[in-house]
Amino acid sequence: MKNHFIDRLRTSGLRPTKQRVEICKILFDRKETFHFTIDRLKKIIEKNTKSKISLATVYNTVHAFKNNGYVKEISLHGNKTFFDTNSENHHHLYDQETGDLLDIRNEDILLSKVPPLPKGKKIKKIEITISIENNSHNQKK
Amino acid sequence: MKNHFIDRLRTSGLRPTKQRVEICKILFDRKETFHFTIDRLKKIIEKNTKSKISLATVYNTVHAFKNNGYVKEISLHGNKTFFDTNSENHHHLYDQETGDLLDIRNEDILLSKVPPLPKGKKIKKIEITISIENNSHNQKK
DNA sequence: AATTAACTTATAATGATTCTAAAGTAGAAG
DNA sequence: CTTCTACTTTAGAATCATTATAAGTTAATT
Ligand SMILES: [Mn+2]
Ligand SMILES: [Mn+2]
Ligand SMILES: [Zn+2]
Ligand SMILES: [Zn+2]
Repeated sequence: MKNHFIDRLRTSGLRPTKQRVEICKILFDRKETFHFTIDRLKKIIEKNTKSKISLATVYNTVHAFKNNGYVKEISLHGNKTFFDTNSENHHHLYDQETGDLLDIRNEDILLSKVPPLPKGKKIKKIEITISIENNSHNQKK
Repeated sequence: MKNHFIDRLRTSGLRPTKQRVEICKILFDRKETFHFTIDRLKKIIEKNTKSKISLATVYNTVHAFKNNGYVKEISLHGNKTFFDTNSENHHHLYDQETGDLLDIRNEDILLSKVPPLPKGKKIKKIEITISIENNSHNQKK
């Protein structure tokens, strides 16, 4: 239900405006993780509502959610920033050819040895990206 | 010796000009991996040679080396692109506070389980980034 | 309804990267 | 050594993502 969204907005210090609730619907009203760029999110909103939304509002809202842990930024090559509605620590399969980005389930990956850390430092976050491509690439003849 | 550079330039399809040889000296005339951004590389060259180099030349040359496998691009959050003179498949320790980026030796890390891949796909590359921070962060009271 | 801080928006500014086109140079050929 | 030409360098413009600005709009409180 919609109160769910309002909570996320309120705890992020944001008033539930029409625009923000639309953003929430796209981001959080789904079962699966959603991986997105700002500009794709903007397009989806405008298609859904048949009206314009300001780019600044999309940036501001997504950043507020990021700062409050409801979305996270993903490190990938390429010009635009990708965000992820799964803000848990998790990893990705990335297909550069198609642009597909899939969550890896925690039970499907295991990092069993980590390097020694510099004195006085501790691990903050681990990000693993497995890039994939078609079997047909660089095939032996 | 310098012939080493010339080879890398030639096999990248580039004439060994004064500017390109300078870039090579900075990138390849060292024992350790070098992690850099375009604009830091440009500054280093200009300090070393006490003369200007065009930004376009730096971009063009680094991209040529990237396309020929002599440097690779690293996926990190942040506005600028990082490159790496270690073009082998390897992983990184990253300290966002200081900007330090360290190679992880292959024997110091082990990914012992990888997820099933989509039909018809194979692994192209695996990138692991371990972000670190000071022990003092978020300490229990 | 009145008040006000928060908000949305169009637009400008910024910063990284890429493009352009004119002037300079490496290397081949004579 | 000189000429020729394709390749290269360069300054500046263009592009594109992102951030800042500031003027009008709205949510929330009284
Ligand atoms: Mn890139
Ligand atoms: Mn970022
Ligand atoms: Zn994800
Ligand atoms: Zn490295």
